[in-house]
Amino acid sequence: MVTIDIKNCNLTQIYESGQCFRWEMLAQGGFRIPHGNHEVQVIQKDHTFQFNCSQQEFEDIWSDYFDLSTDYGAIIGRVDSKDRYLTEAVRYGEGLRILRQDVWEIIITFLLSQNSNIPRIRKNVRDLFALTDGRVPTPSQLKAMSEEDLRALGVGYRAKYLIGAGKFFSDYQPEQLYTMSYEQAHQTLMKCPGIGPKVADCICLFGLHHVDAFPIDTHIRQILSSHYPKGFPLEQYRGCAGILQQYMFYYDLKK
DNA sequence: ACCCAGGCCATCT
DNA sequence: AGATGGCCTGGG
Repeated sequence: MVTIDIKNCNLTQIYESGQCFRWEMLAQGGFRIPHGNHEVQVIQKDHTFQFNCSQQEFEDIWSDYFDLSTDYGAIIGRVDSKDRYLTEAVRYGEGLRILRQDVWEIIITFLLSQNSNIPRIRKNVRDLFALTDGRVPTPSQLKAMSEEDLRALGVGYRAKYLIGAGKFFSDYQPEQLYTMSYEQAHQTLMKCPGIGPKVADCICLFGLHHVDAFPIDTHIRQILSSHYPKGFPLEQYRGCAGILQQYMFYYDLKK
């Protein structure tokens, strides 16, 4: 068991924020948190967290997963106080963090996310992973699945994208993406069936931690048109724009 | 009933 | 290059 204080970390906010779809809320407000084929249970009381794992595992895996080396308070502090909307958004979601998730897991889950909603994505991911005994299906396992079997899970037309991604990443190791720049990774991801500009940006932000990736979905598009008609000031927020996007997305989602 | 949800792709002009 | 419609499914 590891007990630790963490600032700017609210498990419920992260759970709701639509960046991870395999977390499960437990009784007493704890969470079961899968990451690749690892898993931990965490309980939060204010700023104090209990991880039911060894100190060694915490340092090897979970400290990095929760991006504990990044000061989110400093990012919030960068927000222009004259920007009322953004100031309110970061205040509202002050417990959000961008998790450092496994890129292949993120590819699968964000392929399923398109034209969908959070409860349905969770169900699709759970049902898909159940086919491989709760583990993350490997590219070759996905490649070998039939479109019919996948459609039976209710993933609809995304079934062929999953198979296509399995094929694509059987030849092309997902881990290679970690060595690339944001632009390179985005360009490469777009070559995979079912990955367009928006999903590629989500994978860059949530799977590769390229914090300048700025995914524009229907919510963000709406926010930009009403609050930033001239576009979001990406240059001003270089190095954290994607993180600010997450605060705006969450604020809009909960309103 | 109808529309939309964290879009992508094929098929046009 | 840019615009349009189709696509699976579930919930409001």
